[in-house]
Amino acid sequence: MASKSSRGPIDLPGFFADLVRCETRLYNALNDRLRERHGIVTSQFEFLRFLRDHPGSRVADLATEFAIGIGATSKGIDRLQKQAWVMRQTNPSDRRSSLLALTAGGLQLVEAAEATFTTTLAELTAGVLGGPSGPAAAQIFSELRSVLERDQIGLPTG
Amino acid sequence: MASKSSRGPIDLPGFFADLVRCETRLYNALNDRLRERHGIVTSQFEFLRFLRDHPGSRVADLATEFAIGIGATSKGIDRLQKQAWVMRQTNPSDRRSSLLALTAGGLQLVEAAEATFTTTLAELTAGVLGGPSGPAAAQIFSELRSVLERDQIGLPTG
DNA sequence: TTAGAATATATGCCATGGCATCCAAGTCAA
DNA sequence: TTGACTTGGATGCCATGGCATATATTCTAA
Repeated sequence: MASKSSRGPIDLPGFFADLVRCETRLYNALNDRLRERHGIVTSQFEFLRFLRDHPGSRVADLATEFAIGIGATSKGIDRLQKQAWVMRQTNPSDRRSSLLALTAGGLQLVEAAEATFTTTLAELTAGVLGGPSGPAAAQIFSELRSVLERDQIGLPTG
Repeated sequence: MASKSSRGPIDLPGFFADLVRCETRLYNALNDRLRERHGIVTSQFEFLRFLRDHPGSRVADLATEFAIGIGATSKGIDRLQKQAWVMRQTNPSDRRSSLLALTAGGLQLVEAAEATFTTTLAELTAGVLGGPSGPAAAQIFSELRSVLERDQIGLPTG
């Protein structure tokens, strides 16, 4: 479990293992709740939330945000569109791409799902992340994310 | 990017987003390196490392450790066995299960891959995680992992 | 203007994981 | 012992993502 309250440099592989294990379990648990209550999974909630907060985004913008492939993003939007939660509108200034936006139903869904998401996450983590070191950890991941995005680390090909 | 150096309670959804984005990009980047240098991906490295450190584990033990399904684990072991990196030995005390262990080739591979893994991770994160808040973050995820495992949060069905 | 390069994304094939199901083996009562 | 139940894991079907490719636009330079 890579605990050891060491001084000195971090055990990076151990930290990474803990991180991935936490992320996997939280993601699974959030999937269960969101599926049960709203019929979507976490990745779909994240797409919908991003489109709510960035209307008019293109497929490539989502792909960059989530560090997944363009093809996968296109297919993900297909599925949301099939449920009438998202609309593709031809981009008037570049007809190769579409501008994406939520429908009224999509907006309603994301608002409801966000409540579930936030509540569930708080239930699962508040005991630990609510502690005194929480803000430091949040700050670290915010910085790490900025660095990884700046250097374009870990972007898939397609 | 959910930065905001706030006092007060954490913005949990923002923190979670940063976390997942970091994990995705690090995992992708590690995949690239490990594939290029050793012909495996990160999930396979993690299987091999776990078996090196826990020889005699069963399929179910791996599934629990990684919070993935039994079926997926079984198939993952199939693939490693096909490459002659892992052996299944019938469990003498319960013939429904097998005891898993690395072959000599598997051990050699995991040692080499571990060097790549550790180095790459350090390259990608040391600037941020090497800072003063690094140990606090490591401690938090170690604790969170313990809690999630204790409460069996986010274990898939199969 | 127009041929060639570049760009945005849609689509097809393959690999992998979840979940349901199946089978072998172990456990427990009666 | 034996029949019901449980457990470990292998397998099949489906959904999703990566990567390669195809197609439609747009851009660029002669």
